[in-house]
Amino acid sequence: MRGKTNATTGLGIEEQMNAFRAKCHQRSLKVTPQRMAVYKALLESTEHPGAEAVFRQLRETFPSISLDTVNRTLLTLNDIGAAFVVEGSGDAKRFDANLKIHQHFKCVKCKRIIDFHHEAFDSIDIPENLMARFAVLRKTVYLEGYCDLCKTKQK
Amino acid sequence: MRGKTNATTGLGIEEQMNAFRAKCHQRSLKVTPQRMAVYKALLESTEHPGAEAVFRQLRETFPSISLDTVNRTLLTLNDIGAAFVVEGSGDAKRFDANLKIHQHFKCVKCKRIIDFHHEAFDSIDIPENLMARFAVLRKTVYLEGYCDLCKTKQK
DNA sequence: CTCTGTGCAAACACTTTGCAGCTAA
DNA sequence: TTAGCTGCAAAGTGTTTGCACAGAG
Repeated sequence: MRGKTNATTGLGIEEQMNAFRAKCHQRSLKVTPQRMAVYKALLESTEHPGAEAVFRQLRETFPSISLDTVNRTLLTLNDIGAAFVVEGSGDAKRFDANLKIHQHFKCVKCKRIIDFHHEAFDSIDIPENLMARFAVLRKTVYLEGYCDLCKTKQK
Repeated sequence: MRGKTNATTGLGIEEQMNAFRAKCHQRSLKVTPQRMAVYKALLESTEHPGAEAVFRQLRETFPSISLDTVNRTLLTLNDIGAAFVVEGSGDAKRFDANLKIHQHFKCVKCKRIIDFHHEAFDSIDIPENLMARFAVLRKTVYLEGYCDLCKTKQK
């Protein structure tokens, strides 16, 4: 357990920052103080923060940063695969009156949500330590990708 | 296969409407034409529509209905358990820089998202017919409920 | 008759876009 | 030097709230 080790990857923050720097160079994205600060803040957080939260936190040590930059940077991180948008968050509310157990596949391109049903997914077991800790109301298997209509012409 | 049978429940639309009417009475919610129309529209849709979409569709046969009513009604449906908000959608975008495989539990009350990791969930198999039809980029098990802090004082 | 539900308008929260000046490479 | 980045301001999208009237019970 040498230095600051991140439970999520086993890598220290420094190593992750370096990897990120490399990734930026690769894609010819500039290594700006703002970009580094946003990434670092996200790495250090375990709360799955939104733009606003990252902004507020960052502002303390980097008063000149703007919310727009944070927003844009987070989207960039998502684009290059250095982070991702937590499933389902972000778009408008959508509703479902189908109360039977089923699962959802969401197309990242056209945003369609397609129901499917796979018996094996109905019966997945929630581990005991979670059952003890939380009151679980719903469990779903959630898939994302390109749907049949979008997958040919991807991106 | 008598009459209009809904693939999701095996019940006809009429029966579901009746069940809904009963549920309204139970909770002393008024059975208004708008409320019935919204519920029916949602029942008949397989697209997991948002408020806007339900509104547009409804407007054709019910020109005086307002978007606010649709919005409020959909939330009511969610409250009484006649429908639900598709997982996670609706709030602001949230980000995660943890690239290791893991799963999320979201507290419906305080909105915290808590990472957990359960080996069995990493290896769930996507059925072949889905693999053939879609290009799956991400698969997750997503849990919702009350977290340890909220579950005591629920509601 | 009463009290909830509806429609309208305004307020909000979050995100996106256009642009001029700044800065990493 | 120059392409990409940042900060600001404005516009856009989706949701929520307050209020007066209408209509279900």
